[in-house]
Amino acid sequence: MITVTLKDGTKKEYEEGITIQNIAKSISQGLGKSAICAKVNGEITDLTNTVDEDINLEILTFDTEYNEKEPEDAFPARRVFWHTTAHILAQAVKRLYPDVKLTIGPPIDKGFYYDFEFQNPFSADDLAKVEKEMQKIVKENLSLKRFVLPRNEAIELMKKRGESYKIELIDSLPEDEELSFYEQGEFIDLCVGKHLPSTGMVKSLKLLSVAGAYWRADQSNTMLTRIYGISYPKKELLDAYLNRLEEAKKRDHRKLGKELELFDIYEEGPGFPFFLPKGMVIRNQLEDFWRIEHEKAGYLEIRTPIILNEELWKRSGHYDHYKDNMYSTIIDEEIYRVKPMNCPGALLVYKSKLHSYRDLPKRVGELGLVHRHELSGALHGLMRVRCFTQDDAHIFMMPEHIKDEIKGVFELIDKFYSIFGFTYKIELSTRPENSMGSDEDWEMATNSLKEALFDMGRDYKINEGDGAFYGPKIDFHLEDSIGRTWQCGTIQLDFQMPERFDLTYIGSDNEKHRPIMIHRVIYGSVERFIGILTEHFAAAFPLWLSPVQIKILPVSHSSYEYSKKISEEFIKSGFRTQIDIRNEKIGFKIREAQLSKIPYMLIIGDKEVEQNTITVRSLRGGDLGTYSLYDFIQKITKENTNKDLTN
RNA sequence: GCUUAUGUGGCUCAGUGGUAGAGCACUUCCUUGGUAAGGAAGAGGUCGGGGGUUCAAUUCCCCUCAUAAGCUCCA
Repeated sequence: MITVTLKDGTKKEYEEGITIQNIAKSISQGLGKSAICAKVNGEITDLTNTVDEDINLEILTFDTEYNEKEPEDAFPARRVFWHTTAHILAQAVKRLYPDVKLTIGPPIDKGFYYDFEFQNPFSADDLAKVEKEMQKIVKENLSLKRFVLPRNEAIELMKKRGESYKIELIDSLPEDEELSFYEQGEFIDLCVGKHLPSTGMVKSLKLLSVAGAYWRADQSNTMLTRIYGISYPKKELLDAYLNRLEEAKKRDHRKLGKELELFDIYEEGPGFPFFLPKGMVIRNQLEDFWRIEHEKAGYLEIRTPIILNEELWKRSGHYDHYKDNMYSTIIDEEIYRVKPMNCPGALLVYKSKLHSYRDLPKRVGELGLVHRHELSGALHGLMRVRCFTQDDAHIFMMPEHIKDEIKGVFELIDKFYSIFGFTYKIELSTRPENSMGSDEDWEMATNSLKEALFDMGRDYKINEGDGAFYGPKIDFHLEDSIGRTWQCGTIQLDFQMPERFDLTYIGSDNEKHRPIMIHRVIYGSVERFIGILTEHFAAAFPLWLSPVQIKILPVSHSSYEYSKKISEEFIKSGFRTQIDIRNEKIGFKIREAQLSKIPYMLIIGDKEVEQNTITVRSLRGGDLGTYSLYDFIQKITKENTNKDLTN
């Protein structure tokens, strides 16, 4: 007999050799039925595994949640569920197109994909056919069996099946790695697992899209066909998911930006957004706020030119490392480059005079317009454009300033992001392949960032090889409406540029020393930040950002005069106010104001004229009742200046 | 840039090998109406661009541009 200790501490005895599935069934009918996999002594395990010794056991269902650091481990059972669905997908594809080659098919954050090499093009219309075949496989309720082969037999098996990519995978695995396979019906796949005991558990599935993906994520390799899908143990869950996806799409900043006339991108300028009057209000508010907060934090502001001589870009290293992304022009027969970054300009400013150690750290900000030639396929609304404004700043300092300055930037980031209720993820990006400087410099810089993160007790993920060419960086990532993350803020530590530009300061020893530099942005790109904001608020911006804050809606002709008077009062008090004197019914005017996401509507009819009051309707709260003009101005002035989001 | 889609009046979309339709928006008129669409009439498009097939192309084919999802790359 063996003893099984459950998560709640209870112990049970079983015969040796019992499967975990059977244990699950014996524990509770309901739990046993929805069991997907298990944690045996903390390790994810297939339910088909047998138990021969005493264990700690936790049965995992689709909804078992872990709050682990890596989001991909939050729902371990889902990943097992989706992984098996990926195998079902591969099996269906193999049945319909036998000469297709398998590559890899993992679960992802939401669902799964499988990459295939098709001999003939696979079109989106074929998805329905594959989906049908998958449903057949589910109905067949094939059981999944795991088996292990020695290396030579594994290669032999894959050779026989013509799976050349799998052989490549086996070859790349370390010698001592166990080669496990999962088998369901006629389908066999090289796979570490884990998997469901049978295909019948995948009650409801949907293939979502077809896309290309490079083999091993390398642009020089074959482009494979990637099929994305999602699956659930219940149809209602799938429907709910698809519903949520639809809802999220309604918050797409590209759609809202156009509908609400905030910004637009035309065919004549791919990646070059136009800001419309209402979008400009938001921009200006963000920039005003930025200036006020940065002045408080001891920053100076400069503005440097957009076009500068190519010689400068050669000196900074941008020419060598970033040439393909830079636009250029010719002035008086010399090549000039459009700036992709603001730092060289800031360096020239620093160099224009001598600096004493007493003046450091020196924080110099710039709302700098940069242009970068991004690949056409990478463009994405305001999130990824070819011309954008970075809320940049460069901090020139001595080594002993590093920690405090990083901390200071963190404080600013926290202040800015918390106002909008953003939660962010931190990544530390390390040295990329194509970079400049010595290993020692990079190590020192990377360690400084790590230490700062450690001191502040921040969790972060390491993003290998994703740093800037001149230094490592801490990135702050924000989510869009459908959960894609975009890098916004960043803090980069740079030992290279000061060297390249021979920056100096005079130390207390009266000698010249080399300063260290931080490049940092808070919004990241004002454009991208507005994109994120738009999706976050579904364009119902907080009062201080709203393009139109108050819309006055006269009920009829008889209240026009009074409405105009009220309107002037609000404008005088500094509120962005509009009046709707169209010959329309009040219901219609309310509907339009509501759809334009205007925070406050003032309904003005005979009653208000008579009593010298206003009736207020808020976007979210509906009818707020009657106010005196004075009281209401007091109320919203407070809301406006506190940047209060609670309303 | 690559893979797969898409591209019809300002917007959202229908449609067809014989030179186009709806709703909203727009203009004019009627309606003066109290918390999410009052009514009527009218104007507006050489169907992304170029080429080809055809007696005839918005519809079929090729090229190109833009957009979307994903890959690669990045703020």
